[in-house]
Amino acid sequence: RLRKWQKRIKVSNAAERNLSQALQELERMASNLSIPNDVRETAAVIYRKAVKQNMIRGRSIEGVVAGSIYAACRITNVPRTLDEIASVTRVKKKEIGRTYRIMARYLKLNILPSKPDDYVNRFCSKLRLSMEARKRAEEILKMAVDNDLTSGKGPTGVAAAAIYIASLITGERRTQRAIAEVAGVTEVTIRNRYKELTEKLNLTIEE
Amino acid sequence: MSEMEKITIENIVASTSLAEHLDLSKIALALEGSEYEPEQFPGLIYRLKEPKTAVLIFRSGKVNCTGAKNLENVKKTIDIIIEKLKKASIEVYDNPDIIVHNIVAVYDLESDLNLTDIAMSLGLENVEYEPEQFPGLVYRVEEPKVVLLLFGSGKVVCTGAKEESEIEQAVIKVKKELQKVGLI
DNA sequence: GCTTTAAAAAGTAATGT
DNA sequence: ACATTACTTTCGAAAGC
Repeated sequence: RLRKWQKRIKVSNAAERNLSQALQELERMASNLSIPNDVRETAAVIYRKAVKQNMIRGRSIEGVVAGSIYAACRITNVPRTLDEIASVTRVKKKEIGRTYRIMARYLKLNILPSKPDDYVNRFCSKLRLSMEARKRAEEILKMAVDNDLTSGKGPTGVAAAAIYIASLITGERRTQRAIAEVAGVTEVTIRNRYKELTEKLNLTIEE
Repeated sequence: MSEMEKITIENIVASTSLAEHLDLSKIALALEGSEYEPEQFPGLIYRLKEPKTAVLIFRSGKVNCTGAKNLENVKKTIDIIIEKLKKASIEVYDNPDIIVHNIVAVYDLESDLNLTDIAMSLGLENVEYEPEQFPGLVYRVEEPKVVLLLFGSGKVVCTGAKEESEIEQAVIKVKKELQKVGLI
């Protein structure tokens, strides 16, 4: 009987230790990514749900924390890329993506697929582009979605191309290299999306 | 059998048993070009050029065959392995039962798909669509129990089926579900 | 869970000329 | 700027770590 109590206390201690450790990790990663408090709280709620469902078995605390942050960013419609999340952890991007997908299903998070315009504000801020440029980029993206030009394409690549076009239109030109850097895609991808958007939407860079 | 002809089988995974025990080191010498590195993987790897398949042979006598596009080639592959082992004075069974475990096939819905709309219509609980990670939408069908990968082009990959009929059932099923919600 | 095999889909990435 | 190769996802069996 005494043994049983000791065991319960031990398990409880271990669980508490792991939880506080996880929440510290969450704060560290979130700080490095400049993630706002409400999103951190959402991530913490998701992490606790994962713990309650015994989802840490066979997975690392760090991986689940990373997945929770990725999910929280998606839920609040301000997605970070897997590369960004991976940059503040030792967990590989592939593993974070796998963990996130398992959490989304198992915890029934019902998260909608990310869209290109979810990235516009963040990318444009990093590029120090005007509100006018952001507005232009969003207009282009609406046209792209309405014309079914985004199925299967990476949202960040499509967003990057739209921002590139918008920067040309407003005369605040940013190089493909600079945009590729903040969007985490290659210049080749921006060129491919740029070609498709300008051709299929008949966009002209005058005005 | 209406959709069957439009389904292209790309790969079949099957297994059989050729003996109670096999000496893989001996077989490695008998089969030219085979790879056997027990430290890396317990099975011996052997590739055939015709039919173009790959075989994994284990010391338990179990054998896996992958890469065949039809059942005839699976049988042909196993028969070739049996003949080669016999010529090397290695005793093996004659007509072992072959079990198909997985069939991978491609089908074409011949219509562009809006994967985001499909994800919401089929239900986010039943579907996985993460364009940042993979361009295809993953749809786990429960009956028949197979997995479909839907692409924006309308091409569909089916995997997990053990019989060709399951592929046809699954394909007809998604087609009807997509027609019902007007996304095809 | 991982390791190895084969194969398709379409997008993106890394190298090479 | 192109092309080629490679990797992402799904599936299953095998024996062993």
